[in-house]
Amino acid sequence: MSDLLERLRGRGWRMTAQRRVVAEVLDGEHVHLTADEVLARATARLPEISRATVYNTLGELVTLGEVTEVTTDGRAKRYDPNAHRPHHHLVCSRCGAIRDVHPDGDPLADLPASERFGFTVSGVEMTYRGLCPDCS
Amino acid sequence: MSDLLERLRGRGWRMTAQRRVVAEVLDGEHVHLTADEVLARATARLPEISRATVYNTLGELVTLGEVTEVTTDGRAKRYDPNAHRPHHHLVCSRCGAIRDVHPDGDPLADLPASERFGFTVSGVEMTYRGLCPDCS
DNA sequence: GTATTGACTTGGACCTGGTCCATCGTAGGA
DNA sequence: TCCTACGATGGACCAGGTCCAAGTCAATAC
Repeated sequence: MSDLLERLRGRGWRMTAQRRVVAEVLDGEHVHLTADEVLARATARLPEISRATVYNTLGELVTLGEVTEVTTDGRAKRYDPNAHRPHHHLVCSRCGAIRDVHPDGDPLADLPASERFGFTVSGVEMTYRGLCPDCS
Repeated sequence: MSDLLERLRGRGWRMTAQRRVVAEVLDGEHVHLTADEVLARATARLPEISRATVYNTLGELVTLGEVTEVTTDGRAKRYDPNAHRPHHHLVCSRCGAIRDVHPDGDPLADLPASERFGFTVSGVEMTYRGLCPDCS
């Protein structure tokens, strides 16, 4: 994720300890943390970081397209740093575990014009539901 | 939706004025109301109905499989009475308008075993995003 | 190296959506 | 018509998130 820090700097982002820590916490594959989890992990590294800053920073990362928001349960939003590789999600209905998945085909092409109702369709999110190995 | 009332009675549901009003408010196609909107419309017909009752009743309808919960924006859940005809949703990114849509193909079949990570996959939700005619 | 300044951070108040619970009311069976 | 268990009520409470005035500091200019 150090290339993320580079990209952000290149965009004129003012680099602060808080922002660096939030970006570092989001590093990795299959990371889908809630804002509170990000706060907890960030606090472990930088105890005086505030909740508002975590929310601000996450919001900026989303606006910049570096991170996507995922809502799988109507409760806390989750933040997915894997924004440059399009993918969908597979969620365990029991324990909430989340995996990134890459289905075959192009779901956008599967929506015929007659089902678009004049909308300009730009994207699609798919959430597969099921039971993970531990829960089934 | 009077057949809904019949089905509920058949399942031993105790019929009260409040439950009847909530069920009636959810009648129709392309209805995607938030709990607060349901409460507002129910209050118009039955002024003394309480918020807790609306939440309770919506929860029961969901449990019974008569209504599905839809979360399109991480804010308020929406309640979709069109639960017996499987479908997905098309959402305007600007104004939040929602349409039911029926894409071609079978998205479940598009998730190969190698992308299932041992999950027992049982369903999928698709949310198409775009701009509605009024907003584009 | 220092001064400057506007962007960033802070903590606490506040908001929205939702849940819980003790108490009261009533649908529907006997 | 009476009884009673199930349902309704409203107000407290909770989680997740946003807002704001005041203080802090990264980056630029010198």
